[in-house]
Amino acid sequence: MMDKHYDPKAVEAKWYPWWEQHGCFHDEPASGGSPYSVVIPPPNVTGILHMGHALNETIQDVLVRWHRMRGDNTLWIPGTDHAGIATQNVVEKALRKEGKRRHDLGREAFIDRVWEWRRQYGGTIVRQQRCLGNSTDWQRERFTMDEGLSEAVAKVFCDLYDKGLIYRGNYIVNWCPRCGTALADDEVEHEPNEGHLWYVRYPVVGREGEYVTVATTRPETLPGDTAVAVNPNDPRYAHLRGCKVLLPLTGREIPVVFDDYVEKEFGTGVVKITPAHDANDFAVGQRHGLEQVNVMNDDGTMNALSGYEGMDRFACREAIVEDLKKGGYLVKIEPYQNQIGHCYRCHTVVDSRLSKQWFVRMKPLAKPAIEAVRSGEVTILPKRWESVYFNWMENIRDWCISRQIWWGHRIPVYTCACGHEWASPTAPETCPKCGAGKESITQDPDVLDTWFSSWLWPFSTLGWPKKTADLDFYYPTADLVTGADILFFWVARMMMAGFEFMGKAPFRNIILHGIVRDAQGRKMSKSLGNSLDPLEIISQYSADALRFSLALITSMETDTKVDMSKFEIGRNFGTKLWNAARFLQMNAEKLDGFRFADYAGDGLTLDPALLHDDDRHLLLKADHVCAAMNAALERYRIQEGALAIYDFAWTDFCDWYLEYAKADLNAEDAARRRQVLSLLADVYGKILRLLHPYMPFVTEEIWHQLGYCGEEGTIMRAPFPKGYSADRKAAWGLSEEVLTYVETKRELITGVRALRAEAGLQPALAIRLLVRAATPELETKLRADEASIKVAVRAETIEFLANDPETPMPTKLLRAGLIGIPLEGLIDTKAEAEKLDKEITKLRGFLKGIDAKLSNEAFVSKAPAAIIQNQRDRKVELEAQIATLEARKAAL
RNA sequence: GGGGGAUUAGCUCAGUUGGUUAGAGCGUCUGCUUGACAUGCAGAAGGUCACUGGUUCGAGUCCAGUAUCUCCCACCA
Repeated sequence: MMDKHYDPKAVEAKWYPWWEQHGCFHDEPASGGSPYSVVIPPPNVTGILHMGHALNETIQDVLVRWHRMRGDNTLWIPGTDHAGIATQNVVEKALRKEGKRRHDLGREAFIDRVWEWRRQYGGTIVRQQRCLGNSTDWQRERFTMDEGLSEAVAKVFCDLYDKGLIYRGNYIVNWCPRCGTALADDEVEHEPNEGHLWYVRYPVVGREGEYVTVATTRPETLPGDTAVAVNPNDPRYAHLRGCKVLLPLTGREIPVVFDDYVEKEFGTGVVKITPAHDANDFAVGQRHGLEQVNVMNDDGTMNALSGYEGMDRFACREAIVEDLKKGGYLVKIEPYQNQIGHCYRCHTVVDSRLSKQWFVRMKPLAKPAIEAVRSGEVTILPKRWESVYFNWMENIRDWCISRQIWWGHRIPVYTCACGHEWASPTAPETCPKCGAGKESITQDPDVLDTWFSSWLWPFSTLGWPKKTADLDFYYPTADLVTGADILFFWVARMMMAGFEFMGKAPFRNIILHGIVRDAQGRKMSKSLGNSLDPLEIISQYSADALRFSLALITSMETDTKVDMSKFEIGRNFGTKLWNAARFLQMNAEKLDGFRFADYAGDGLTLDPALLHDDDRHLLLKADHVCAAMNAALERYRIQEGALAIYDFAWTDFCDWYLEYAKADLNAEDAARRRQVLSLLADVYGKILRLLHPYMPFVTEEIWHQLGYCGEEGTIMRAPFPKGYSADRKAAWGLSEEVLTYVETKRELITGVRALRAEAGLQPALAIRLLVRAATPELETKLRADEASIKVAVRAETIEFLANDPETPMPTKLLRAGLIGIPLEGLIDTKAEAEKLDKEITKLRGFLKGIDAKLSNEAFVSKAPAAIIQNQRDRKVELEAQIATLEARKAAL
């Protein structure tokens, strides 16, 4: 017998290892079925599970489990990303506790240390992912620094290098002084900053008493100025052509240059030009052949050229402002809001600085990736992201891929003492040009951006550059599910890599979902302390609850706001299912030889002679929900699917049908009993299978507990329900009329219950129910259903009357007709009359609206016939209802 | 500066190609320890679908504008 209470902790701890050990997550190219493959967005190896993962992986697992149950040959590849800067930061932090820095260890020892860290702690997130229930194929788990993936990285680099798509150059890059490395443009986060504009006078050389005033937000870069610039069409400064100005504090003379880049309206119309510390200034410098003076060190302190050597850049800013003031150069200070860039890893303010780095030429790579989305070969959902994608791709800039850190794929470029430089996937023994040996060859010290390995993920994980059976069978992958926040970092680059190296798009569909926010709609972050921990939710509510609740509240179009109480939805639903299962089990035990295993597939047989309309209604709704789930998932409408099964299982199955079935399950008629139970077993089995992608644990547990499968079976590989065949639906008499009738009947039951509640009748009190059915046909049907109605509304008798009841009593007008409950003694005629008046007024309002439409010639001539007929029918119905109510009122 | 999104019940959100009386969960109120389930059951209250205009026989749904809130991109020092 099933336990009274469901214990998700024990159940989840049991099934996950069982699935893994039984190879339930594993298919082979030869396993049969058409391929359905997905790669997980690899979390950082330093990461811990957060709500973003929970949402992202729930969506994927729903899709993956659904496809697997549909018989597809399914592969979901898990793995982690070596996360260069993040991981190096973690290990450096640990080292600092020992009072050491990475340079104290040296490169090799440090890298060993990182690997050691990875062995010890790098498994955290993949262990946590298992708690979610992800059906990822752990036999194929990958890490971006694995041998195979590293080989892919080296090959890709060399190919691009040899094609001339990788180049090295001196450009302005984003420099994080804390991490000591260059960052790509999209690794910089811009945030509004309450800063200042300092207005500084630069004396014009050779014109005593004449100045130009520049406005700057970064006075500390002043020692690096090599010009001031004005707009060529600015009459205020036209006379300065050919002039020089004196750079304050330094005594250096720098030219005035004329460049369109300068906005006349901004500040004073004069800009200081610091080509080594600003991208725009760099460009201006290029155009005018200006000197580039870098005034800072790698760690954000000032260097010897600045004249403030060793001073921190922000301290230097103050010092320079102070010195400018003293020297009489400072004109004024204005508060000024601008955007300043921060390192996405450590949030340090980044410096723009001149630096020699490796870049990938992106324009040629972008072309096929743009074309594929434009042609529909690859679709992006929601569709609106397409324009964002195009916009970025069409204005793509070269990708700075070198990082001045140690943890990562070392750049495979070698230089010989002879001056020859080349790229090689393996460490060369000799120089291909002069033949010199290893001792003359040096490798580039930098490593590659982490994304330079993750952009290969969809095929490197399948074995590329080796030609493997996996690669052949599972590439291209089917769906890529990720947050829109890494559309550029990752998705767009994977598209480019897919075309460049595989000649094919890496996936057919890109599914972008929103991010998880807190109850106030704020991003979850460590600093705000508003993060919810998925593991805490799992421990409190279960993984199924986490998954189902997320699925139910997440729309693909928008971000998702969550708080702990949201997970009660999933927990309660799990409990509901559990209790329904207990009910079925209790009843099955009373029937000899009843086996749920007979209902694990689509083999239900029924004797139509024993079927009731409520049975047919349930079967119809079950059929609908099967179709709805498949349709929803085909369109990636995860939420819609969750809602459909939730509503069906709870409302149709439990609230209505189980209650209805109780009478028959306790009745004498053994054949009927058996049929009702088989129907319940069939539909409940469908519910479990439909729900399994969302709630894998509880569905598997019940599947076994009820005995839908043997000990070695699993719901994971049970067929996903498609609904009943047309033949059977016809044989069982499933029709829209049945649907309408049962709904009418239910409205009647609800109506009676409402009447009872309004009249304040004790629940235990059995009533006399009067029904004047809307049509004779309906009356016949209701008479046949009398027993079940009596139970549902606790009526002792039901009297079907041809005429309106004359006695004053609470009544209600429904689709089914007029109902009333005669009460001994008191009836508040005044309240009853008011209720009737209110109802009549409401109906007249509707009638007026319909009359207006029907007398509108435009409506009658232009609206479709069905709509018009509908309105006519409705009018007749309304008129009859109003007449009935008025008769009631008169009788009071 | 450019682009996107949101605005529907007290709260969080559904609402497919325009078509009867706009739905759900939570919360609120009322009554129920009824033989699966109080993590529950039955019932109720609660909405001028942000605003203005337009298209249409008909608009929560399509179009334009306004307001508020958001996100992304961007080199005005």
